[in-house]
Amino acid sequence: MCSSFRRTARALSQLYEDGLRPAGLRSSQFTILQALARTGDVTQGRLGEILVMDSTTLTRTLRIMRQQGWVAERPGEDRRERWLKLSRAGEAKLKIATAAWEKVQARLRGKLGEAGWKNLMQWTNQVTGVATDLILQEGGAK
Amino acid sequence: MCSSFRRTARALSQLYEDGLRPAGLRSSQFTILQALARTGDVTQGRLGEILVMDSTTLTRTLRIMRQQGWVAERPGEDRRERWLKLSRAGEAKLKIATAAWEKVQARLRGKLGEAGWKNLMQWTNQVTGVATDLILQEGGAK
DNA sequence: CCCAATTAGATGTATATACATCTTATTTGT
DNA sequence: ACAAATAAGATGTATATACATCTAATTGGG
Repeated sequence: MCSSFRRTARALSQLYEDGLRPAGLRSSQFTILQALARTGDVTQGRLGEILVMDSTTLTRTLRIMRQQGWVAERPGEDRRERWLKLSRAGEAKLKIATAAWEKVQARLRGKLGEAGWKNLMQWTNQVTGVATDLILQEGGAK
Repeated sequence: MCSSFRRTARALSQLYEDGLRPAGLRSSQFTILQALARTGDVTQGRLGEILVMDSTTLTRTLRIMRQQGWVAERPGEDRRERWLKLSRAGEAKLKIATAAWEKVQARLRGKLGEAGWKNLMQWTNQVTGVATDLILQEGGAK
């Protein structure tokens, strides 16, 4: 299952990144912009939870995105935390990239069908949930 | 869809790699060993196609695996090609790793149910197929 | 037969990704 | 209030991953 998902993720990443390349960002960067647009202000750690991504992985990607000016950071009241949000430039970038992204997505969606699409979204979310539960069980047991 | 699959792939990778860690290999390395066991002799390029992975990505991973002694390489009659197969040590490693891998997999499978499992395998394969088709269309159009 | 086009991988480079470890800040038990 | 435990990120390091470009080998046209 792990291999299958990784393989599919590689295939999809190549497909979507082809569409995103003219916009000048990577799929994970797009995903982060999108997540920030949905959540508004979040801490780095919380964003990592949402994306099921190690928070220290975000350190590197966010550095790039901050340099590009797409993300604004500020320290929290708890001064260990970093609070993140989209900048104006980030919103603009997201808008442009979304157009390209949706174009790819429409083609894929057409081939998979509406029913399949919904089904897949549900399943992937469920697998993510189940997997994270199992990871927590292990970590908690230690 | 791309983000969903990538997120799920991250979750599953963490879960499976937890199980694989004592065996001393990574999930992608396991996947390669498994693929080699199924295919027998293959060229690097063909293996890349099977895994939907750029053949030059395999250059690096295979170098590590060759150093570990898990994979044997030989040049092909066409001297540009590299032919790959499992070494004895690779087979042994695969056997050990498979035990750990299956243990994780059984837990996951239990949570997803047999029907869900089969469904998922089918869907991921279909998405991979559709995505690669779309990628080829683009590449061919250029 | 020879040259142009193509193909298989290797290499350079950039990003993605996680874990171990470290630092700093907060929380908790007494 | 204070020391110990915990938590949030930063940093070091290793692997994964793709693309552009390069080299060497093969193939196809004439």
